[in-house]
Amino acid sequence: MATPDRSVLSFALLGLIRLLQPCSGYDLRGFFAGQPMALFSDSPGSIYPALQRLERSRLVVSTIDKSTKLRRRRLYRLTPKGKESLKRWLTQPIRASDVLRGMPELFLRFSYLEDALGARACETFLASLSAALDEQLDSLRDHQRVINAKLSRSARLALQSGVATYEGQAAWAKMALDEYRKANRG
Amino acid sequence: MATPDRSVLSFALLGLIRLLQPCSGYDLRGFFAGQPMALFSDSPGSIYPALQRLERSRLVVSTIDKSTKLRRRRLYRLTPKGKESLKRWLTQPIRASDVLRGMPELFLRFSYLEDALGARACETFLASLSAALDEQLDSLRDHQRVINAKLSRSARLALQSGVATYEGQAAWAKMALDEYRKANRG
DNA sequence: AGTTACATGTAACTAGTTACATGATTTC
DNA sequence: GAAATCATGTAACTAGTTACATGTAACT
Repeated sequence: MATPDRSVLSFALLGLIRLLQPCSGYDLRGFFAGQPMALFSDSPGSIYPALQRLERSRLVVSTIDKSTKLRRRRLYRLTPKGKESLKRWLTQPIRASDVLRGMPELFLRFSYLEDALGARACETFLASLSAALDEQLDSLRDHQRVINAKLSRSARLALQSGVATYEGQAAWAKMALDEYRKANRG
Repeated sequence: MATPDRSVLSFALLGLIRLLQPCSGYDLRGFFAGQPMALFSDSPGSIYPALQRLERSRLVVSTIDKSTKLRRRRLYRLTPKGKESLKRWLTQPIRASDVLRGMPELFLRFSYLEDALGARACETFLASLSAALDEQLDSLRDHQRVINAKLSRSARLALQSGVATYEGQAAWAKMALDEYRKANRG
């Protein structure tokens, strides 16, 4: 068997199929097209091949919908294996390197999380994210101290903006964590 | 001629070669490896092929350095065409869709900007960025108003974090713009 | 008859990843 | 002589992009 598909797009599709199933590639494209954060292209050339890969890996199954009078629709559903794969992705502990690789993937995970796995899982996620952000901030500030003097003003400001962005996200994570802690205690 | 290489990596290399020239692929790898923001992999499999592409497009030229006793080094320099291509990338006006595609590329551009094109260019850049961020924020807030009620708490919080991140970056842009305006007036 | 909306798919190309291969010199 | 450091390169694979091709039905 080929190496499993671990791209963000695949997990985004898995999470979305979970919410919309049974749904077609066209439905999924439409959903992506309506997103202002546009993490993914809504082009057919990315989504249909990705769905084929998911089906080859048995994470989804498709059936042909004949009820429509238009061109046949292929309707996708998660398999148990697909649900498990989604759950594993959603509950992965967050390391500093994940923060580095990209916050958008983490926010995507979080936005699926409560509906898929409940408020406790959100609390765990946010605690892990908060720690990872703090760790990343520490090393970024260290780096900043070391090289700041060598940088041009614009490079210094750009780095400063990176620090400020992580700080903002760390503050958000703590606020959100607080909200879940209160809710989960109650 | 093949389609020109417009990847962020290529422009990152162009900008870095400008600063370090003459420099080798190994120097560039070392630079990337030392960056805590890690926009790029420091693997040889990405950098050396990218340098070959840049040389095929005549944006850089390489010479063999024989002074070393180690394995031969290939030293890169920008060509006039390469300088122009870098300048075009640096001065591109910023649209909302660029903000959407990714802030990291924009911060990379900005960090090269003052050294390459001066403080006036930074002012122009920040004004354009600020407008693009405001535009993006408007449409994101519109979207938020429309769909907020339909979202789970975690999805709502994730969206809120996206808005807050853009707000933070917009505030940073205005602060930095102010700094340049003062400096450029003086 | 032409456009729009629904709906799926492929081909050609580009570029990135990991892993591997190579080669020279210095240091332990 | 083994390992670390300097230094470049390629092969196999994965996945994304754009552009194109196809098909059905409703509306104008």
